Amino acid sequence: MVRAGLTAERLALAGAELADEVGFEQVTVSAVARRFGVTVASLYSHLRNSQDLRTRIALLALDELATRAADALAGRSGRDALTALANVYRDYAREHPGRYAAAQLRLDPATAAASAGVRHARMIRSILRGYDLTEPDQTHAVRLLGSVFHGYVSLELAGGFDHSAPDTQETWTRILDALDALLHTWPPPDPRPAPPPPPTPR
Amino acid sequence: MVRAGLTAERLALAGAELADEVGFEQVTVSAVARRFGVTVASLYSHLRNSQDLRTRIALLALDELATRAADALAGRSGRDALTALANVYRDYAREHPGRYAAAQLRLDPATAAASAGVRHARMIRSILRGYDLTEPDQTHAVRLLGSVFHGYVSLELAGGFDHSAPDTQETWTRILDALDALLHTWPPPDPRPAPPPPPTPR
DNA sequence: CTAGGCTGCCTAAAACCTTTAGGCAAACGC
DNA sequence: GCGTTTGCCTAAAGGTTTTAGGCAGCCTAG
Repeated sequence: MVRAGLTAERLALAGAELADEVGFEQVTVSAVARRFGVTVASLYSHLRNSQDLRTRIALLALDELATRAADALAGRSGRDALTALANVYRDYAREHPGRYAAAQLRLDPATAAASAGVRHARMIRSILRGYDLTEPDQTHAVRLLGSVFHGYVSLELAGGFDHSAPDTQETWTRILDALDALLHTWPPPDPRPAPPPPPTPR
Repeated sequence: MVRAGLTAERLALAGAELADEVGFEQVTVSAVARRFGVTVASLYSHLRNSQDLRTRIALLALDELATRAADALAGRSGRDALTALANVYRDYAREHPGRYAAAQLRLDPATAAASAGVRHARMIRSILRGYDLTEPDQTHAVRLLGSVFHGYVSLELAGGFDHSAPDTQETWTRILDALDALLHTWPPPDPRPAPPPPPTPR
């Protein structure tokens, strides 16, 4: 009986490949076992359960993405850094849609805190050093950038922009132009009376 | 034998409630059957399969969301319309996280075209009538607004903003301020040489 | 170099979800 | 009232998840 040499890391990597091929939703402990030519039960020596597998794939994706982002940011600042980072996210999602989906998995707080997610937040913040923002505006801007990057990439990947006319590449470029301009002239709070608070769910 | 009075619509509604309670991922044909006190097989007279159930929940959510959005937009324009629409998305996601997640389900093109998704696109575009944008900038702006709304709401819901300091309500308001300002002064294309095209996946 | 133990993958089995096929009884139309 | 349609049922097969227990390959010690 030849041993397959399974490890949690190898399983996560195989799961990531599978996710890119058939979608993160379809990644299952059984499917990964099949890919290794091994019975399902064998995987449970390496994984606590199927959520554990999904979590490991998510962590792998977050880490890969952070590494690419760090590489892209090296030596750049201001608008160059902004577009470089934005393109890392977009390109990664196009090359590895399954892994990108995995990176959106909701992690429990402890796992999230130990993940590469915090590196992502720091990198977005580092971009803002090229603009003249102080706290708390810097945090607002970090959240805006995160929202635009994630929102755009998700919608584009989901085919949300397929119907209408202009090329998505053109839109992407113009959005980055707009963000750059916005960060240069970050507006002060609007002086009008605060709107009534939103209906908070009970 | 008392009939339960199942219809596809009722099943979708029950599925939506279930999604809000336990998460869209956990919504299963079996769970919905259980909720009606009925055997699983009975549901297959009303649903083609489990994907059909999920799709119906997604369509229900998209429709509810579009109705709320239309109500909120009535009689408003410019910045008021912008914040009203944005708050509809955010509030809906907070009140109905499961349905909001369902609304992100990837639909096949035909279903998507017949869904309330197109109403959403039209409403975002209607907001831009309050600003001075012409095509193709209007489409770019529609995509930016969609990205920010969806991206922010997703990240907030996923707990992505839980760690850092400023209140998310404050950030949300300031982001809407910033978008309003940006739409008033939508920048022309950056004249610098176009970046090399992104590595397109083969 | 061989004996022991550890580890890795196995078989077996229970629980649950999905989906199809076929049956019986309630509801509806005439 | 009678027949047809329809709605929910039982039965069953196939897939995924997870646990328990076993056997053999590999590593280490003597």
